Amino acid sequence: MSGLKIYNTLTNKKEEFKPIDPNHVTMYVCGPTVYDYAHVGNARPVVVFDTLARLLRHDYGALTYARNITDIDDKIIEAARREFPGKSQITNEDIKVISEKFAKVYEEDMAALNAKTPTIQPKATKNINEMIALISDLIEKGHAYVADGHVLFQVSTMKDYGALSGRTVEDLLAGARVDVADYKREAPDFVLWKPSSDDQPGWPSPWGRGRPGWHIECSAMIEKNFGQTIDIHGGGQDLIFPHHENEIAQSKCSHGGANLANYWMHNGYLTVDGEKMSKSLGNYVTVHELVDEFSGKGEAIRLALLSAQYRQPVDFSRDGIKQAMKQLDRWYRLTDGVTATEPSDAVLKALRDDLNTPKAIMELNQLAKNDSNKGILKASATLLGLLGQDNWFEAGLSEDGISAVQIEQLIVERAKAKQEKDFAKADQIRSELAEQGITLLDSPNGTTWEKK
RNA sequence: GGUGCGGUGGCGGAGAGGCUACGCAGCGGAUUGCAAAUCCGUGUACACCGGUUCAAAUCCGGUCCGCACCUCCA
Repeated sequence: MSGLKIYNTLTNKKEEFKPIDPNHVTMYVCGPTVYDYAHVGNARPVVVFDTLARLLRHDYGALTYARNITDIDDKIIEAARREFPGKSQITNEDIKVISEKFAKVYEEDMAALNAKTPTIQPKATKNINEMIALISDLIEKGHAYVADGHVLFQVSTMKDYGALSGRTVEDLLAGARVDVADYKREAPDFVLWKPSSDDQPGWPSPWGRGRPGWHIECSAMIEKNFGQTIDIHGGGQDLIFPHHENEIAQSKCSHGGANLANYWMHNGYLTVDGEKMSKSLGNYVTVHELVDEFSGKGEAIRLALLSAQYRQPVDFSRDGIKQAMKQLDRWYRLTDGVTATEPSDAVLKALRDDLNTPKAIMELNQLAKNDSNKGILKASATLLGLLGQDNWFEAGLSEDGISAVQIEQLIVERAKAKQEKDFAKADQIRSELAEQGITLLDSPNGTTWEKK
């Protein structure tokens, strides 16, 4: 019994978390469509749910955390067309080249943010049969129909469709404003399976060669890995409708009304000047370039993302990352060589209150005020995925820049100059190092250095 | 139009009826050959207008502003 409270999108309320199995929590978070580099906005759910995963493991012991990889999607097909401009047909193998490349980049970038690899990372193309089985079941149960090579889910067959996003079937039927594809019976119907032309990748199915719709993979993979109901389902707020709504429709209608997830959690957006960071707006920065820009210190990006509570928007700024960096510098200086003990109750309490990371950070600062709390500070920070790097101040040294040995030599030289009261030379060495981002710290016990 | 989320000190950001977090920056001081780091001190802010209350940034009503989603768009 940990007292964890979670804001549930399903009820729009903060609720006490009660796992189905108190000794083993299940969580599924929507992962990337692997067709390009992930931007910082895409990284927010990763960091948020990684933090939640750390808390759940601490509080409940066992956690199975799944994050899917969407490796079949029209965007991937487009990317493959750009990759192979001469090819008239894009095959299943071609899109694999794209998806495997970006799945690998994604994993590396998220690791740079100190996000642990989820327990399982199911791929859509490895679960085609499961999806076909689920679609067939929905057709049998009268919730889906075949039309013009497509299989569509008929939204009006589900009475409580729209419960997650606060919509009603009536409103959706009435509010149709976009051109409705002529193979649809009703405007809100969505695709479960769509036909592939000869130049598109595809898989055989009872409805002809085709590929899955966007939402079906999550339903199928949750069923396969967890059964009918999981504890927590997470993702960005932009997934509430239609993606998660449709996942619920598919799974509930196939499972006789059983909940797909008992708790739905959605993180707010990363914004740039108040607007959502997105590919289409072009106002994005990739994690890849940002990690590079901040000398591999991804933890600073992570802390910047955790500086606001996860449901609030976070405005992206390099200044925010720099602030986070300073914060980490201070904590790292304090906990150098310290062994983590047990996390503090205050930090745990903050995190258990719907993952109140800003409050948790405040509590970390309180711990930092007292030397006797160093071990607790380190253990508590680990819950947030912070203070995990061994040589924080040396991490920024690049291979083509100055080496640690060279720095040490210059420090010795400067110590000699200082002894001889040649302060001009001493200062010159210090400013030369400063130009390379090396800050020297003199103390009674000698001089140490930090790479910024 | 519908639905949802917001507007807090120079900045970031919690809190949610009285005890006015925390961080960054700034300012003053200690320390230092000079710095850095560290330590001490220093800031009564909660969009606007009404109302309730002994007491409101927190509750109620209204207004203004911003953002997001509304079916293939992570």
